[in-house]
Amino acid sequence: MSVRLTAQDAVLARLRDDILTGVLGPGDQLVQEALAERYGVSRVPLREALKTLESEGQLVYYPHRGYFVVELSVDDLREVYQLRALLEDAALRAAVPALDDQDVQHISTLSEEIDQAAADGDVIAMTDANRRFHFAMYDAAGMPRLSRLLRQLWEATDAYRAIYYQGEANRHRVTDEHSAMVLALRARDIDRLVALHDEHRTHSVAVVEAQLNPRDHIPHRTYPRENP
Amino acid sequence: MSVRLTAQDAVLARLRDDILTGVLGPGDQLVQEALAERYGVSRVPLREALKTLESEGQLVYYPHRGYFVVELSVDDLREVYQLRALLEDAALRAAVPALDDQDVQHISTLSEEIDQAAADGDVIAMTDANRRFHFAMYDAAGMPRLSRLLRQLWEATDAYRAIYYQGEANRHRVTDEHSAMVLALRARDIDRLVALHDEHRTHSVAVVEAQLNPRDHIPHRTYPRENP
DNA sequence: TCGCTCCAGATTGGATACAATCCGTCCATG
DNA sequence: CATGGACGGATTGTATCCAATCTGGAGCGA
Repeated sequence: MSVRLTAQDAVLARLRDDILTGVLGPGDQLVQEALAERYGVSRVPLREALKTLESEGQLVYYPHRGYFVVELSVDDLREVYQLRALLEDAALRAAVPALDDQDVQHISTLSEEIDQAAADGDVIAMTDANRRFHFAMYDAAGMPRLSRLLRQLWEATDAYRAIYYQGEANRHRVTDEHSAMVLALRARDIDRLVALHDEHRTHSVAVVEAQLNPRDHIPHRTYPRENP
Repeated sequence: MSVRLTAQDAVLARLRDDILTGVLGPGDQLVQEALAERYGVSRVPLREALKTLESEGQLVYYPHRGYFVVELSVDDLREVYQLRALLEDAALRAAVPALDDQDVQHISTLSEEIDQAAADGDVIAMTDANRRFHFAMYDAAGMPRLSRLLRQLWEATDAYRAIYYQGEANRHRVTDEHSAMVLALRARDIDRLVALHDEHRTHSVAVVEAQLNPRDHIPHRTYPRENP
């Protein structure tokens, strides 16, 4: 019975958290020896976790120089959200007809979980609940590959999402927008749901974009050069 | 100057070839010791390459049991092509206005490369040229994330594409369809290009789908069980 | 025959050790 | 003062070794 996680999976989870919370910020080099010690493992499983994050697009890798947390340009960010719009719309339109009342109820419960985490001020829990809320809808489309692509796109901006839930105003708007979406779901109003969802996404990209420019982040070691 | 490839990159390339050519077929377990010896490296860089292929969706991984070449169901295959349709249409529509005459000429040249490889009967070269032809168009959209997602979707079915180019009839149709697409490109007729491209994709999925069912493949060791 | 437990071999997971490469610095040279 | 080249520490890349886990079959009993 494999209740015991492998070291690489444990490390992967911790890396995701550290990127999400900003412990590892955009541009930072991930020095393997230091990280391995920090997580209490050797470099071998760490490197496999890094490789996973690289192919998800959260890290960039330069042979013989190492892994760095990606630095998104404004263009990158807009592209990610443009692709999300395309794919999330498709997912929702496929999902809604497949949802029964119990599914909708479950999604509603997840929405309340977010509010609870928000009240507790637990940013990690909130991000996590938020993701479960949205993916409960996307996954209902019954298209696992689509869900997978959407997870990647979401994770690609994790490094910049940390600050989003700090603001009180943002948290309230999120709550309201989610409630409206649940109502549209109950009514099985696909067009309205998609419209609300698009608006919701647009709000969040605006906030993240504002965070993007005025950064004077000091990298851990060196900025990666262009491909030599 | 890093002309020298790292072992993991070399192994990754060889793994892709072996999957593409069917040396490693759907359902096969990738026994690390054997593969490492085959490629002349140790298991460490091999495992990193395997991890990359796993997160691209070409392999599945069960902790303590190993990596297996994915076995696509008909539903999986249809989903991949449905997603490709969505994303490729978007890519083409963004790309065409950005193409100048020189770009179109380049794409036309790539089309001839495919024909040349087909004449030589070199399946690997043909697949490679075909991919460069299509991605010359997709990449022109100037959306690197989109290109990346499309690469993943293409690679996801590599294990089943090997047989496609064996048939003489398929090869001729591919040539004709590509020529028609180049003509539409020269005329900057976006709608026509997208339509031709959709048709082209539909043909190929039909052929692959036919390959999918009547399989009596003998796996290398054991079929992976469902998630325990 | 069927189902169960336990053991041995096979295979994967991870730690350590060492080799290859990179990068900043110092110094010589023009 | 600028430039280039060589050295050394830091970091990454890979091989080897051992531990942990799984698989399949032998043996046994119902």
